[in-house]
Formats: sequence, structure tokens, C-alpha cells
Amino acid sequence: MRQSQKTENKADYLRRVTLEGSEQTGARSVVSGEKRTQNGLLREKVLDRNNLNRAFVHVKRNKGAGGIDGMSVEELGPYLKENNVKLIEALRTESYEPQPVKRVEIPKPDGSKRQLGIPTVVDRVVQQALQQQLSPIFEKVFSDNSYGFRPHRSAQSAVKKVVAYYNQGYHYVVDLDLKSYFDNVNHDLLIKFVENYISEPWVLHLIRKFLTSGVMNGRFFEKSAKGTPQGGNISPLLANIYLNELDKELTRRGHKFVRYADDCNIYVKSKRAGERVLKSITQFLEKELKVEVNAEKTQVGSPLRLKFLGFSLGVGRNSAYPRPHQKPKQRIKQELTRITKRSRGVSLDRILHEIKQKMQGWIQYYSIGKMKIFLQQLDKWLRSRIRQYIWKQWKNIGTRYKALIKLGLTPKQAKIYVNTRKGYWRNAHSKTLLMTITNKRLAQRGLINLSKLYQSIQAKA
DNA sequence: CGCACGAATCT
RNA sequence: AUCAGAUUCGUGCG
Ligand SMILES: Nc1ncnc2c1ncn2[C@H]1C[C@H](O)[C@@H](COP(=O)(O)OP(=O)(O)OP(=O)(O)O)O1
Ligand SMILES: [Mg+2]
Repeated sequence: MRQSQKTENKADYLRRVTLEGSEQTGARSVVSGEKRTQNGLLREKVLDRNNLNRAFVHVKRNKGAGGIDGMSVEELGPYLKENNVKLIEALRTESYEPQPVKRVEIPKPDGSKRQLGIPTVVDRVVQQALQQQLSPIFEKVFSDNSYGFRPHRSAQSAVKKVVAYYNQGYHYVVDLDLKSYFDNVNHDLLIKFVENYISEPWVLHLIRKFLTSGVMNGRFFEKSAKGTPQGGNISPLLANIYLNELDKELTRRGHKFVRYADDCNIYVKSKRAGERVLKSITQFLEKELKVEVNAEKTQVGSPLRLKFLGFSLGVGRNSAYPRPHQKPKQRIKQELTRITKRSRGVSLDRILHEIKQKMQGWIQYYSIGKMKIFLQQLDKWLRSRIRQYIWKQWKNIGTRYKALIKLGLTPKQAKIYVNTRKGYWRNAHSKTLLMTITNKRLAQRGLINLSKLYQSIQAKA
């Protein structure tokens, strides 16, 4: 009730604002917009001042590091102000040459390396401007079962789709994983797929320029004969255009599937069907789309064990539900261990704040999953962990005794307790600490209550 | 709904 | 050092 009223008010407010502010300017900009694009050239939409400016703001907002020329996003504004005419002219005449991307390696969760390709900040603006115009065009043709990198489509909704499939009796899943997907995209095929929807040579040319701009790996230049850079603004869109062909094939074959970037799950009703599908789709991907299927990682199995977008499925009385997979659970717990570990230097307030923002984000994402028990255990563990931390802190300052009295112990009791020599963990569990540093006091100090937060988020959904 | 800043998650 | 897309949440402004 309250909710709908709130949204109504907000909608009314917005309607009012738009009516008040822009009756005239709105009409004018529509006219001029049509004028600019009356010949229907995508090129002019991309190079439109407004579009380029949006692209610039977007790149600047990200605050990402610079590319091979070392220009930062702070320097970007002044540079563009100075050179925008030349830049636009170069783009229009197809004489614009994107710079090579900068090779940077970052660790993946599994320990291996991810090879980023970081374009120049200027190139990022151009890519973004192009992406902004291409995205709405391709959104119209993309599959309803594709979720990754797409506006208005969340990982959570992909997971919900999976749950729905399971509840429809599809209890086996073919989990396909592509090896270094972006790096293996075939240029010619990609351009061909783009061409099916956009015939304008200027666009195709510009995309190819970005694909073939090469890589600077340290002092060495490397050609880019295949792949779209992990770090390019249009790369995710291009990746979806590429695998849209897979979506079309899966749809043609009548499969139930969900795709998130290169993570494609096909749902079937028997293991044998799964094996058959795995074989033929692998064939299709490698022969027709020329991408590498990760033989070890891809498999047919049960959604109850599989990790998809951080979730796996659990099964209740007669229906399935999502829940956080073991891996993310372990990961977040060891993150909390790390946060509460470095005892010296950081204040308790900072630590509690750090825990709060981390866990708010985490629970927010996983809130569509079942995890009440996990969070209750985590709450308990965390409280002990913090008591331990406080105890240690008191020791450092040498005020255990005073602190205990302040929390309600008599001087005699405090004296006895202060002199005990137990491990921190046992102290944290001990009755004295539990009584003095109560849950309530921890909460007042700012320790977040995970299961409570979880319930309140669930109540809204 | 738009913008600025902060954060989390997925790929 | 470390990029990109997308989705969420929080604070503030319109
Ligand atoms: N942090 C990132 N920055 C930019 N692009 C990313 C990032 N993470 C993932 N991607 C894009 C590029 C990847 O090719 C694609 C699929 O991600 P992912 O499957 O995790 O890695 P991968 O396919 O490159 O290697 P792997 O062989 O380990 O599967 O999503
Ligand atoms: Mg992959």
C-alpha cells in the first residue's frame, strides 16, 4: 500500500517536472533531431554533439585509468574541448585511427589471469558513443533468454528463469563455458553478423578499426587478428551480437536456455538428452562460430550442484529455489575474516562500517536466494569475531579493567577476569564478555544484523 | 525519470 | 597498479 503510493507520488512529480520544464525545448530538440538524421545515417547519430557529450560524461564518470597514451579522465575534458572538431572530422571521413589497447593482467577468482585491453580514454568516448546508438537497435533483435550485458536485465532475473525451468520439469542442465570468450571472437564473422542488421559501411568500418587496433604489451606491439578487447566499451555489445547467433540456433531447435555473456545453460529433461545436446551444440559453437568450448568446465549435470551467476538451486517440498553457491559463501566469509583480522591501526568504527557496506551489497545481490540459516550462523560468528577484536583492542590500550567496569562489572569481578589467560576466541565466547559486550551493544555500536537485513529486503520483494 | 557521489554483484 | 558492460542499493540535488 505504502509502496504504491510512494511510486505514484514520484511518478506524478516526474510528470509534472517534465511538463513544466520542457514543453518548448522538447519540441525544438525533436525537430532538430529529425533534421540531423533525416537521411537516416547512423553516423550522424553517433557524431551528434549530444551523443558524444553523453559518451564523454559516461567515460569520465567511470574514473578508469588511462590507456597507452597515459591520458587520464581528468585531462579528457580539456582535450576534447580543444580537439572535438578535428576528432569528429576524422571520424566522419574514416581517417580516425584508434590507438592500440594497453595490456593489463588482473587475477581471476580461480587464480588464473584475465588479460584486459584498455583503450585510450578518447577511444573509450568514441566506443561509448557508438555503443549508445547501436545498443537500442540490437536490443530489439536479441533473444529473451539472453541476460548478460543488457539494459533492464539482471543476473537475478536470469536465475529466476532457471528456477522456472527446473520447476517445469527440466532437471538437467548443459553448462557451456567458452574459453577466453572475448579474446576468441572472430572478426569476419562478427562483422558479418553486424551487417545482417546494419548495412551502413561507416559503422562496419569503425567497428573493424577498433577490433584491429592492436595491443601494446609493455614495449611490444601485437596485432589483434581476433578477439574484442576486454575493457572496450562496445565489446560486451559485440559479444552479444556474436552469440545472438547461438541464441537463434538454440531457439530454432526449440531448446530451453538461459545465456549470460558466454555462460550458456541449456535445460533438458534427461541426462541422455543433455549429452546429445552438449555434443551437437559444442560442434555448432566450434564449427560455425569458431569459439573454443572449455572442455573441462563444460558438462551436463544437476542445477542443484551447478554454479550459475553465483547461485545454485535447492529443492523444497515441491519446488526449487535459488541459493548462494558454496563458493561465494566461502569467499564472503574469508573477506570478513580479512576485514576483522588486521587488528592494529584501524578503528572499530571503520571495521564495522566496512563490514556493513560489504554485507549490504552482498545480501542485496543474493537476496533472491534462500540463506536465512547461513546468515544467522554468520551473524553469530561475526559477533564473536568482533568481541574478540574489542578485547584485543582493550589490551592494546591497556584498559581492559576500566572497560569492564564501565560495562557494569564490579571492580572485583573485573580484576579476576582481566587476569585470566585464555585465547582470544575463548574469551570472546566467555560468559563475561557475552554479558558485558551484549548483542545489543554491538548493534548500537554499528554492527550490522545480517539476518535482519535479509528479512527486511525479502519483505519488500 | 535525470544528474553527482559512494558501495555491492555478475560476466 | 586494474579496464568494460549491466544490474542493484545508499546519500544528496533537480
Ligand atoms: N572484469 C572484466 N572486465 C572486462 N570484461 C570482462 C570482465 N570479466 C569478464 N569479462 C568479459 C570478457 C570475458 O571473455 C567474458 C566472459 O567472462 P569469463 O567467462 O569469466 O572469462 P573468459 O571467458 O575470458 O575466460 P575463461 O576461459 O576463464 O572462461 O566476459
Ligand atoms: Mg568463459
